[in-house]
Amino acid sequence: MTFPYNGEIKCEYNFNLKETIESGQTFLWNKNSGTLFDNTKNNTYYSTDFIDGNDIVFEVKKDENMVRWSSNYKNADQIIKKRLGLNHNLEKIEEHIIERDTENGIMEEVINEHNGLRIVNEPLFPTLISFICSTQMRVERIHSMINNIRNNFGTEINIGDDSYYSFPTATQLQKATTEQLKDLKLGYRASYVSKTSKSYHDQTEIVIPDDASEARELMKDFTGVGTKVADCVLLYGTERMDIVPIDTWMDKAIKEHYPDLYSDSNERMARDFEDHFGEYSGYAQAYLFHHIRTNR
DNA sequence: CCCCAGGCACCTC
DNA sequence: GAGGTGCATGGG
Repeated sequence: MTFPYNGEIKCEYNFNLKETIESGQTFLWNKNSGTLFDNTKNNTYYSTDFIDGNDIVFEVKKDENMVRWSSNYKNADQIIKKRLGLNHNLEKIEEHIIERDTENGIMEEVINEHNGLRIVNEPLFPTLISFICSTQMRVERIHSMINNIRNNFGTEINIGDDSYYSFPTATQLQKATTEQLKDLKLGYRASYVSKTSKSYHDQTEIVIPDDASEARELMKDFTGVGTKVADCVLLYGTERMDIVPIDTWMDKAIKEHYPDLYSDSNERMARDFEDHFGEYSGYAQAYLFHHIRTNR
């Protein structure tokens, strides 16, 4: 325990830390596996954030119905609660989704199957860059691209003998050249990340409109952001729960389980799914996505 | 060798 | 606005 601050967060309802972090919603956490001689870090996850001009780092572990945390930031519990969806009233959300399910729908089944999976609320810029990198790429590999960016352009944070790297701010990342980013195995996404970092840095303040379609248009102004990436950034990076990103997995899932909502147009399918499940449709998407991705 | 991965930019029409 | 292509990289 080399972190100066520790604490615990009581989970008011179901919470599955592993599925929340590892289900492809976020690529901003890393897992500690522990060693034969030091098992204290086994199954802990850590991430970083940029709060009031400071780089902070925190480590979390699930223990019974508690989340235990350690950090170099005193009020890390508030950040962790927000980022892992622990502020959400999941019981109410589940009821809401099941009530609205179709006759042959599988919402109750997939909610039970992935009990405690929550929608994350990650910081905007890292989420934007993560999902620009996510196109035509397997979930597992997106993680390594993000860690490459972190380790090469982030700030080193030293806690005792351990060192962590923060995800770079737009100001830090806009200094990276396309060639440098290509060396991090970003492929054709390197130029998108470069352009978006520069334009994000150039904006003094980013205000996300409440209206979903206006918010989408704002996100799509960034290079490398189309319909699907915009929807992911809004759902996982702006504290919304009413957005439904459609990718190849969701396409498959809706075709199979919600044929009445199916369309050849992803744009139309997303809006129809959102209209059907309402204000928590992003959650309906999360359970369905995870179900179809893990059952193959 | 081929195909595909949480798609997008760019180009035609 | 609908419909095609090229795109980096690694794994099956």
